Amino acid sequence: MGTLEPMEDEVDRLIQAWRRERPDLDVAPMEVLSRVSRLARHLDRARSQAFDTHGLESWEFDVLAALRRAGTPYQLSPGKLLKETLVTSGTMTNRVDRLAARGLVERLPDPHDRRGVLVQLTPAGRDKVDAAMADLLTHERTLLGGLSDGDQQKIARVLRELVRPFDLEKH
Amino acid sequence: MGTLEPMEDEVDRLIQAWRRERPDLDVAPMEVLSRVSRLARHLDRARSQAFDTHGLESWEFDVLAALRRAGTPYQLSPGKLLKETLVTSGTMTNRVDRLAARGLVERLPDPHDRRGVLVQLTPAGRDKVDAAMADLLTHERTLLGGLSDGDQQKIARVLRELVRPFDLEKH
DNA sequence: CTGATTTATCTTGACGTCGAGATACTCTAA
DNA sequence: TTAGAGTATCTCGACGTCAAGATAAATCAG
Repeated sequence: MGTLEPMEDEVDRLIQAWRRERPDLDVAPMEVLSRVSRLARHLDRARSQAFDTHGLESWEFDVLAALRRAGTPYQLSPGKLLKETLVTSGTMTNRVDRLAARGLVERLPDPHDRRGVLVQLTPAGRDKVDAAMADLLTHERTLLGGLSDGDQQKIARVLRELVRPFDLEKH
Repeated sequence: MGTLEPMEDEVDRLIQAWRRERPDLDVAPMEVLSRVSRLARHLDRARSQAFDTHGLESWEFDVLAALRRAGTPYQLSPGKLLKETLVTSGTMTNRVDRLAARGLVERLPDPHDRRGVLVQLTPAGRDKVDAAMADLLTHERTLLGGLSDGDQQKIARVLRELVRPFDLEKH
């Protein structure tokens, strides 16, 4: 019955250590969730590297990408932006300040609400985010290279199920 | 052939927007990797909440857990600790300072290397991390509740494959 | 032994984020 | 019309992290 055992990774080491120290605990959830956390960490680093080429920081890309996704005229309020990027309002003010200083976005007064502001992508900002996005996807395709299409779909479905409760709770 | 379509999540929205704006790009990698990143973010928040009960911050748990996993006498050098927790040396100095101030760890001189230090869990630190770990796992089991054992094993295997290249590259 | 290199830890300053609160404007309903 | 509640954005101080550099001790080559 030769089950082909996959090679060990750091999480296997981690789990082994916990089982030794706390045999009373069921550490099975770590098999999935610790790997998700660690992989996300590595992905962040990889993203940063990919963006380096374009002189972009990850946080800059996050904002520019949200504007780019919105479609012409590439405008969103700071409020919408912080919902898209999951940061607080103070953070977004700061981000927009710096992106504007770099000439990648502009702040325009909202014509319909004098409290409001619209953040708009400049042509330079659009070019940067388009180039960075293409590179990011190329790089990510490499990372997924080893996975069959079937496995990718399977894991995407499972991850969707895991994320959904969180997406729902914030209403 | 009634394929049961899973409900949409935020990443589906994201992907749809990119396909509309950039039909020239193959955004399939996001199906997996964006979900990994977002799930990890949500997991971080959930972890923080679970630790709140014990008056612990996530970063505190990370250090205490590394020491706890090491087994009696629950000692590790700052160097080993920063390899375990993936932070820089300055960060670890700061963390140990604050944990020592709270009485959860102690700094001892390394008897074999006068440059060195050993960070040791106090009994109070051990109690805290043991209680927090048990709660964390209970909570994580809930999050995974909807998944069959088979799905959990499948996804764990796939994630291990995705993480391995990163685990290897840092030698 | 001696000088050069490496290793282990700590120090410092800059940075990005958060959370609480301030300010200005809009909306609702009496 | 107006008081009060709600909303949009910005300000500010505290915090944790990082990167670069400082210090001190160990190790290695000659």
